[in-house]
Amino acid sequence: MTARVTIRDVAAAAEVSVATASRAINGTGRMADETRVRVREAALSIGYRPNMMARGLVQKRSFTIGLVTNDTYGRFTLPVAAGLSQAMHDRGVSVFLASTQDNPALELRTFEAMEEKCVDGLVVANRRVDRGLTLPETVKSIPTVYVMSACPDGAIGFNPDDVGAARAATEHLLSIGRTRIAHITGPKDFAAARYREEGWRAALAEAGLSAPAPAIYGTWSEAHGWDMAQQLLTTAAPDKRPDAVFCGNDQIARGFIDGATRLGVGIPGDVAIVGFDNWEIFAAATRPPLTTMDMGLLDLGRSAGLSLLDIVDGKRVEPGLRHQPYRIVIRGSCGTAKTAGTA
Amino acid sequence: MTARVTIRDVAAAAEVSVATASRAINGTGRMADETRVRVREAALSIGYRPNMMARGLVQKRSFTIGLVTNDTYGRFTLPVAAGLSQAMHDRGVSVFLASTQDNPALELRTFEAMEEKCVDGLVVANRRVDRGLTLPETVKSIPTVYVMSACPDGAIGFNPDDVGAARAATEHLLSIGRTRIAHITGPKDFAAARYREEGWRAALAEAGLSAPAPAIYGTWSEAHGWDMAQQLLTTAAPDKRPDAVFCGNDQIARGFIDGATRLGVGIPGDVAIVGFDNWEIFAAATRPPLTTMDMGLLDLGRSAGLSLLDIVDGKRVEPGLRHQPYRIVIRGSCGTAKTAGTA
DNA sequence: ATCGGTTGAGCAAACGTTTAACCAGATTGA
DNA sequence: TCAATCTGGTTAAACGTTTGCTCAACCGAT
Repeated sequence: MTARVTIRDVAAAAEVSVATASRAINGTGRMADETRVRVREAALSIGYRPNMMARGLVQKRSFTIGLVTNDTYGRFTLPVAAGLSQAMHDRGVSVFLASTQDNPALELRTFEAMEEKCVDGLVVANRRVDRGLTLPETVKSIPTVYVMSACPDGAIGFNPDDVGAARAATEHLLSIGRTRIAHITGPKDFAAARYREEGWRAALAEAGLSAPAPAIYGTWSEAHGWDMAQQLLTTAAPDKRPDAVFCGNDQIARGFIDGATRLGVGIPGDVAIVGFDNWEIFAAATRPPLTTMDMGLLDLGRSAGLSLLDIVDGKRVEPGLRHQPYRIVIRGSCGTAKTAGTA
Repeated sequence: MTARVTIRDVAAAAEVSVATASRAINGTGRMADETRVRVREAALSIGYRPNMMARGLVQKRSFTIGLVTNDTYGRFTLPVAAGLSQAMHDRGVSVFLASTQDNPALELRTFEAMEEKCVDGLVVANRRVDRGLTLPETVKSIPTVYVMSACPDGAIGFNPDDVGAARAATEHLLSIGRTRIAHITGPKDFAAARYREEGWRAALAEAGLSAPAPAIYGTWSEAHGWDMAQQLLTTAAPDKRPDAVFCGNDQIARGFIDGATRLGVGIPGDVAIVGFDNWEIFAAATRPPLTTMDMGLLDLGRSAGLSLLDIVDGKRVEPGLRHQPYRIVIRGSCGTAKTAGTA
């Protein structure tokens, strides 16, 4: 544990004052080129690394942001975090990770800790667009953006484009000639589920079709998909059965495919399937592989981070909710083998 | 963006010197009880929150650690990160998250950034126990622990107990009367796969049995499990076929179960299955639900963090590799409905 | 010769804490 | 009674930076 090398050491090695050393390293101030390179070489050769705490103290910037989520590092926060920390790293900013685990006391303490650590900004992420964490009054002054979360009035938020993606999914099914397109999805109290239904209906209406049946709400599980396969594919008269299903997530899609396969129904021959989420491990393992909607969560995290930095830098950022462009990922469950398109 | 309230403000409000204010708040030094409460109440009422950067500067502690991983926030790092940050939060320590994405340049820059941010310690996490990140010479002085990673000589590491868990899995199958226990697992160049084979062999040997066939290496995928179901359950003479399979991970197990079911083989009636990883979303969705080994990754992260703090505090911590206790999670794929046991 | 401007660099004051050293007054022990 | 000890606090230095201000030296133009 040898003593840390400070800017004093650099100054001594280069035979200049600390002020000059600081300016040389940061590229600020006026100074002879010769001096600048001499200082920089000295710094390099003695392995100088600036102490961000000291710098932060005087600059009132910590080059640090906090990601606080109440998704216990789940499937959604994950790609968001990856995109965020990637973009931040490129800008020399580090990311604190904190999960509040839906515990209000923990939540409060987390925000306080972030304030104490002097984060420059906060990304608040959730797993549902219709719920949100509320910042305690005391930390209201920290620049904040919201991701996959309810977005308070006047705040800045980044959410997936559920409506658009659902519409595109349905349009894809229409484009391959399907006309009786059912929709199986999660619980109705999820806004995401309602938005996806909206997109599905809009696409059908635009095509002059009506929904073959109301959207089928349930749980976000394979079991739900499986059960609905039994129901949709056995009860109605064969020519009334759907020839395509847009599923609210990939698990439901997988359950449906497994159930349909068990019943001897051909996928995509008899019924074409589009999923939602592009959860690779699921989508790639179904038989056939699942065509599904990718919500661009990685880019969502990235954009949120970049906007946050803009705010921190004092640039004006328009308040309001942004919707992330989605992407359809074509695999085998709709029969076509086109490559991916973008919205 | 109103000016931050500092300890000076607290001191002024309580009519004491900043030194006394500091001591009152931190509970150090001698002082009249009356004074202490007066200061604390003042701090509370004006919403004082200490500036950790300033504190860190003088104490040479940042109350911050770094988690650097080359698993892009995958399935393994995830629970480790959760356990770690949970334990750290309880101790008032924040966690920087950084992924190096198997990019050496990024890796170097990440370690440098950690040093600049003055982290008190580093948790280096990987997704394979046989590979590791190597710290650049320059940051060698930061206390470090390794998780799910190769562990350099003299360092401190925390890995799952692959051998023990595999043995326990096999013993469970033996305990329910199975004798022809096959093992389907991932690529042989994964140390984890080799350790699990070792545990499987050890359990069989202890029971006086021999393996019905060599361990079947392949990929960590459902497809591999599916394919091996076709192979194991159709080729050999029926009474030579396995009556149980210990799978190297839950995906393989799921693929096997699906494949076996397709062939009309009963699970667990004809063949009992134990998986590995306890990846809930998979294990709970198979039919029947999967009995599997939980490697205790959450606790792994927690223990690693606590040990790291011990080192930071100057306590002596024995170098070497620790193995995390595992846990068998009983679901339906072995037929019994006992509750979980611990090793 | 003197003056205004530029160039290159140093001095010292911050930033918000902690903490070693010090000190006045009260209490104690012999 | 007097020195020693304890009590409850204060003063000031330090941590490693950045940065506003000052200043000497030099230059070309009056």
